[in-house]
Amino acid sequence: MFKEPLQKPTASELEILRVLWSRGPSTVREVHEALSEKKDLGYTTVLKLLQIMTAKGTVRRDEGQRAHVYEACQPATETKRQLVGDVLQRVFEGSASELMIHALEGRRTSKKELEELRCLLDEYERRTR
Amino acid sequence: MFKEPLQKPTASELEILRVLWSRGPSTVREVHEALSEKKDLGYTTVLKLLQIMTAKGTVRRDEGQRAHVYEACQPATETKRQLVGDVLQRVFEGSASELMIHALEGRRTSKKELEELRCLLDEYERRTR
DNA sequence: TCAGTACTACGAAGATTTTCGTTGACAATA
DNA sequence: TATTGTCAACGAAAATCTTCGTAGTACTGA
Repeated sequence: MFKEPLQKPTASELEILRVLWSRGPSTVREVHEALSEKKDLGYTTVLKLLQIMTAKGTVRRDEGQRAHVYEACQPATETKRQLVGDVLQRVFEGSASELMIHALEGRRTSKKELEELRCLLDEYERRTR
Repeated sequence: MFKEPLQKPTASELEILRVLWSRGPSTVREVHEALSEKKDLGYTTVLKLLQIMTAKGTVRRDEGQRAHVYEACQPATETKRQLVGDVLQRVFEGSASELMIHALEGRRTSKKELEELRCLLDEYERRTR
């Protein structure tokens, strides 16, 4: 019997994960400070969230120091894949093209980004041939 | 003062919207039957959801007949754009390429779909030049 | 040693979402 | 007309998610 890490993070959990992804292993204080830049959250709110995420197996923590150090269990890529996969299914019935259309429509996309997207396709095609 | 239609649908609301998008204007019974194929939901659950969505302005209804007929207020495209835009921001900091990478990674993408994606980019580029 | 500070643990209130049961209106029909 | 079936309205339980207050513990410097 083992914990499945297959549930998608909630909105707040994702915000925390993003901090952990960019900062690497961090204490509650550090996460709280990072989040404070954007929104106004209490310290214990962040702490509680991290405790919940620990229970869920979303993050693990090192209790070696007094201030525990938290770290995401899954690599960012894995979780992002899961999140986009979820939308892909729930909204676009699995069609990547449909997803792309709506992603592009909603915004102005730079020449550079289009370039990048083309490269991606080439890359992907090369890799899976 | 007016109702903003700018809040994103919840998971269940989306399921209902999908039915309305594919069937067009429908009664509660029809929506319920469509959803029953996939999951087991009570009739009144669907009714309640539709009532809530009416209150939110997500759907409107024609009360002309005894069985009210519901219809999405926003075109599917608009809502999908909004949903993907949300993920784009919350998960990928607005980078369409990042989104694409993870969308492709999570699955096997057919030759045909890659083709389609390329067309999309051409299309988009042509249109915004 | 004592006061102050930095932390964790716990519980719980609030908000939001999801799901139904019940009731009463209305209609079709036996 | 009495019975049965269809439907909307309403309220409310249950499940999640979000947010914090309070309490207690450990460390730190005067």
